[in-house]
Amino acid sequence: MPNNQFKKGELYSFITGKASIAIARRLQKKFNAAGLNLTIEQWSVLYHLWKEDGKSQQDLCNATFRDKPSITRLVDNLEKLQLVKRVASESDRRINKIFLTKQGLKLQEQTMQLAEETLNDALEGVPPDQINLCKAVLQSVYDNLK
Amino acid sequence: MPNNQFKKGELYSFITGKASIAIARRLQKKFNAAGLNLTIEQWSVLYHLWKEDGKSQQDLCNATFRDKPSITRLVDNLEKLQLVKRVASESDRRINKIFLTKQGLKLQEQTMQLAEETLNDALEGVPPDQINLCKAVLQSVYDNLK
DNA sequence: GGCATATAGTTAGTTAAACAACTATTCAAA
DNA sequence: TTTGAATAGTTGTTTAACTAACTATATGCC
Repeated sequence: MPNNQFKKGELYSFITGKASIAIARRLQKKFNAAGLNLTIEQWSVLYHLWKEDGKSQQDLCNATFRDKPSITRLVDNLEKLQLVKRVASESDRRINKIFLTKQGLKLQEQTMQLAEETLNDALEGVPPDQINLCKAVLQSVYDNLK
Repeated sequence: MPNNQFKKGELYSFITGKASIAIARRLQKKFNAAGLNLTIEQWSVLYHLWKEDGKSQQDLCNATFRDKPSITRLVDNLEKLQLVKRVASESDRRINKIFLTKQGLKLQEQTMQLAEETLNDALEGVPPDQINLCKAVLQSVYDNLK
């Protein structure tokens, strides 16, 4: 791939991901406005537990694209908020399985609604086929680098 | 715009921006491998000063999409590394203008080369027209939310 | 069984982001 | 001209990311 594909002035926004930062900020604002005491990072962990409860911390590392210390601390804080609970695995005592509490389960509907609203705000006026192509490009980038 | 445009399972990667995180991590690794003691965030400030030296901290906030305390601290750290220097404006004493040092100027060529390499890694196999469309979509997202 | 290695998770230290509260300077309007 | 609002920047606090070093458990090979 030729080096001259990018004008220098275009490098910045691709690397810094301004679009995804803007989406995350908007969602955080909606959480705050709704009186939810929850960070986007905490929400991203809950998101994967709503899909499948009882994931290990390592599973959550893979799912959220974070390293182990990050997940340790996110789970610490989610436990403090009483949204999840660590349970040591019976079969392999190295593993913590993370389970949602009732309060953790209760947040799903409201926060997913706010997340969908946020994406609808973000993608207003963008044709669906362009959205799909953009997602495919971003997936290729991820696959190329991971 | 209809709410059902997204399957729930697709929300996550759009919000978390895994692609741009992967790009930033790859670039950071290249910096480290080259023995450069520089974070991506610090580099992003230098990037805008290479385009136009002497920007104010507020200019850098706008350019880098960061808030004022973030820029204060990034400039603090860049000053410690002796890559930039704060100079109080003559005409408006509230304003700090930020100027590159010789060492700061010297980093441009090498780091921009590494940034281009990173983007070439990231976009390998993605046709240019798809890249352009993807960039346009991300710009729309940014414009919709900012 | 015992030892090396791999895996799961934690802790410590530095950098950065978001928010609120703050100081200092400028500007504009009464 | 003084007072009140706006602007530029700083500081304090909490949360999070990354790296490195660490503990504990499991696995596999002799």
